[in-house]
Formats: sequence, C-alpha cells, structure tokens
Amino acid sequence: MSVEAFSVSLGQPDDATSEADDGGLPVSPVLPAYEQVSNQLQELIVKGTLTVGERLPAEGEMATQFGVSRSTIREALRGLSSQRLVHTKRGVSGGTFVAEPSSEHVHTYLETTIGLLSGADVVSVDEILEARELFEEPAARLAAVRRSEDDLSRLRETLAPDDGTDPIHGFEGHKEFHFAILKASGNQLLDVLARPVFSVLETRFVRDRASGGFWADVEADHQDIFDAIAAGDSEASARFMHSHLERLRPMYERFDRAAQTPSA
Amino acid sequence: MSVEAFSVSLGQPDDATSEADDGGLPVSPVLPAYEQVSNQLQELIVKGTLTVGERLPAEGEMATQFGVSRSTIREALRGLSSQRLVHTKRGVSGGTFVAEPSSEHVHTYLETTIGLLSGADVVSVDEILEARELFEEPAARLAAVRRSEDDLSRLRETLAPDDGTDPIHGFEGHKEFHFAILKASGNQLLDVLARPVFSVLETRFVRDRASGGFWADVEADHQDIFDAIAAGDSEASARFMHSHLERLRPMYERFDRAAQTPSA
DNA sequence: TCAGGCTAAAGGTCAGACACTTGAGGGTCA
DNA sequence: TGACCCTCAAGTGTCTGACCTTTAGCCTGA
Repeated sequence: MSVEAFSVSLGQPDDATSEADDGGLPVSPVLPAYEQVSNQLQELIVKGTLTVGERLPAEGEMATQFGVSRSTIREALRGLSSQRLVHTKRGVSGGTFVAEPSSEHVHTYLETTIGLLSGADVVSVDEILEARELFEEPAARLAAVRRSEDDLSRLRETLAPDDGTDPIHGFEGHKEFHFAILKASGNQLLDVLARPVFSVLETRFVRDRASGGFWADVEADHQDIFDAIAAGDSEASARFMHSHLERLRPMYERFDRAAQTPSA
Repeated sequence: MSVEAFSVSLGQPDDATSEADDGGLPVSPVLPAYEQVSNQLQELIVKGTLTVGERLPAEGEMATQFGVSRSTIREALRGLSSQRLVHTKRGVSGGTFVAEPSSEHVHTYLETTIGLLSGADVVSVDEILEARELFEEPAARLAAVRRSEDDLSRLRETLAPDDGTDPIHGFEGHKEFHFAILKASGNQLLDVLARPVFSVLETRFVRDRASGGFWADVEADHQDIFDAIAAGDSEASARFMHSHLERLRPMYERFDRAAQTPSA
C-alpha cells in the first residue's frame, strides 16, 4: 500500500536526455521538472508498481519526495489525469488515485485525434473509409456467430420504432446500430479501435447533412444486416455490411469534396 | 492570426455540468477552473478556430482573458500538451503553439493504453491476437498490390543480413518487418491503429523470452510473406500472414498462462 | 436516534517573485 | 567590413506561502 518507491531523481543540468545519440541536436538537454515527474509516475503506473485504485501520496508529500514545489507536482498530475492514468478527488478522503483503464476514454481520445489527423489531411477520407470496411466487415462476420440475446435486442432497438416510445432516428440510429455490431463482435479491442473511425466519419461528414431518403436506404440496409446476424449467417452479414458501406461511400466522398472546394 | 475569440467564461458555482440529466448524482456540479479552460481551448483547437502552428497568447495574457491565475492556465496547458494538442517553447520566441497532429503520438498513446487495458485484464490476449489478425492480414493483402520500391527494400532489410553490416535480429527484426508491412499497406490509419496492437503483444509477451530457434522459424515465415508481396500476389500474402500468425499464437498463449499462474 | 455543526485533510486557486532560455539587436575589435 | 560577444526583453519554468473549497468523520445537543 505505502508508496515509498519513488525514484525521486530529477535530471541535473549536465545529463543527457537519452535521445542525444544520433547527432545530438534535436531536443533540449534537460526536460522540465514537471515532465520528469510525470514520466516517472507514468512509468510506475505502466509497470504496475502503482496498482489500479492505489492512492498516491498527497501533493505536498510528493513535492517533498521529489524535491520540487507543489505547483510542479500539480502540473505533472494534470498531464497524467488528462491521459486518464490518474484521477483526483477533493476532500479529506481525497487524493490522487491510479485510474482504472477504461475503453471509453480511449474512444474519446481517438475520436479527437483521428478527427484532427483527418482535418489536417494527414489521413484522407479514402483511408478512413477503407479502414472502416476493414474493421466493420469482420465485426459483422464475428457478430453473426457470437451475438448474445442482449446484442440482438440492442440491435433491434436501433432498427424500428418500438410501439409507443420514440425511435432513435437517423444519425443516432445509424451510429447505435454500428456500435452495437462492434460490441456484438465480442472483441473489445476491435470495438475500441473501430468506433472512433466510425464516429469521425459520421460527425465530420454526415451529421445534419443527410436527407430523409438517405436514412430510409440506410435503414433498409441495416435490416438486411440484422437479419443475417440474427440468422447466424456470418458470410451474409459481412456481404450485406460490405454493400452497405459501398452504398455510403459516394456520399462521404461527395461531402469531402464539398468541404474542400471552398479553400481550393 | 490574433486570438481574441476566447469565450472566457468559467462556470459559476450554480450552473450544471450538462451531464446531470439522467439522475443527477454522478459528478460534482462544477468542474475545476483548469479543466474548464482546458476544455475551451481544446474545443477551439478541435473546431479549427485555432489552426495548426498558431501561437496562443502568453500564459499571463490568457490568465487575464480567462480571469484566472497563471497557475490555472498552466495546469490547463499541461493537460493539452500531454495530449499533444499543443507544445511549448521557451525563450523570447517561445510560447504555446497548436501542435501538428502526428500519428507517432497516437502510436505511443495507444501502446501505453492497450498495455494497461491488457494488464488490467479488460481485454484478453485472445482479443488482441484476433484483432491483430484482423488488421495484419488485410494489411499484407493491400501491401502486395500497393508496395513501393522503398517499401520492398525496407522489408528486405529486415529479412537477411546485409553483407557487412549487422542485421536487425530477432525481436527488432520481427517488429520492423511487421511495421514495414503496415506501412506498405498504404493506409496510415490502419498503420496507426495496428502498430500498437502488435507492439503490446511483442513487448508484453515475447521480448527476451523467445529462443533462437523460434526466431529462425519466424524469419522463414517472413521470407514467404515477403516473396508473395514482392510478387504482387495479394491472396498468397494474406495466406502466409495468416499461417504466420497461427504459428505464433500458441506461443503468446503459453506466455500468457505463464504470466498468470504465479498469482492464481 | 438523528440533525446539525465542527474539524481536519487534501485538492483548487491565487499573487507575486525570481530563474532560465532564447532570439535579436547593437556594439566592439581585428 | 565582418565575426564575435554582450546585453536586453519576452516568455516559460519554478518556488513560496497563503487562503478557499470540498468532504468525511466526529461530536454535540435536542
């Protein structure tokens, strides 16, 4: 429980950054103290020296142990907490705790980052579309053989309106349907990595731009895919998913061109 | 160029967090100031109001504009910079700049995070192995039809020793070979998402544990895959990649069980 | 028994000071 | 004239010390 294993060593001005082997020019010789602290803590977490849920010493104590001020410790902790490696609580029972890894956070991060990569034209729409096919076709295939009853009812909900309650329509419905398939694939890693790819595509290119007729087509496709998954037919699932995505492709490309023309 | 579009509004103690709709208990009513500042800046970056390379106002100025202290601004910036949304430079020409999105950072982040998810048993080795097959088989298929001469020579370097210079052996060679294929796939998004999956598998389960005979088998597989890619035979590439991964699977599973037994 | 207030621990915020880094401009000397 | 050095200013990095706010547990009194 007790945390006394801190290295507590900050680089002195005359040591190197361990990157100065290939020429020695790129980076400044010493990292800022907050970054050194942050790196040391991160290593303790990643290596498992600090376990999930464990409480780190109070900020003031860490300041003493590392030989820096409390502000420096706080800046280090802000970095870690924005990466969801730790979280903080106020009050007498508060403190900084090693966070439980959660795929939710990965999703948020990736959505932001892929959005930026796409916005900066580091990755093209074609690459995103291709990646999506690469992920979602196998997901549909796996879902057909692995889906639980829960998965099926979740999928069903996104398809047609329940008798009384309002259905999830259009954009939201499309999103939920694809997310439900990823989840039904039974592979969380696939789910985590593929969801943001989908999200970026939808939020950047589709939301609020597609017509009602478009969503009707989408829903017909969804029905086919659902039927195949419900029947446990993995090949048909993948095939319907494939044609669904092919049907959508021109639309994404159209919106992409529309987004580019103003500046070129 | 000039940045005067800051919202500069921090939530007052009596407004809600916009999440308190489903019951109203989970989170505290007001976010810390540093988080609000961080969120506002992040939004400006994500929405493109602040463009890549653009310089934010000096910390002191932002403190004035947001109506908080400089320490609060700094804590907000630490969060953003650990997500690689901004970077900081000291000196008279220094300041905080909107960072250029780079797939390198995504890779680093994902490797850490997937490692943690795996370490905490949120995702299993089987899921990682499955995801890897899902990514690398299509990658090999694509590489066979898209690889450039550069790609081929990069692949070749990882296979056999050059006449005089030391070859990249074992672990490093294996890694470089698979990374080169991902790159040769021509889809950067696939590359970015698949590389960390591979890295986690290798660093968690293989490095320094595999024997020389193992690496000899690996290199024979690699040769087959390379030949297929060089010949432009996409189906053979995918097939050889598949059997390569199948050959490796029992080893990962063995190491995984070995890692689990001590605690159970 | 229970409501309400007190207390202490810990994070959140602030103000102000000084140190360090770095580019640029100007001055000096060969 | 040109190379070198010095100094300056702008900005980030770090520290100090104070005070506020939140929160759980305890204590008190009805």
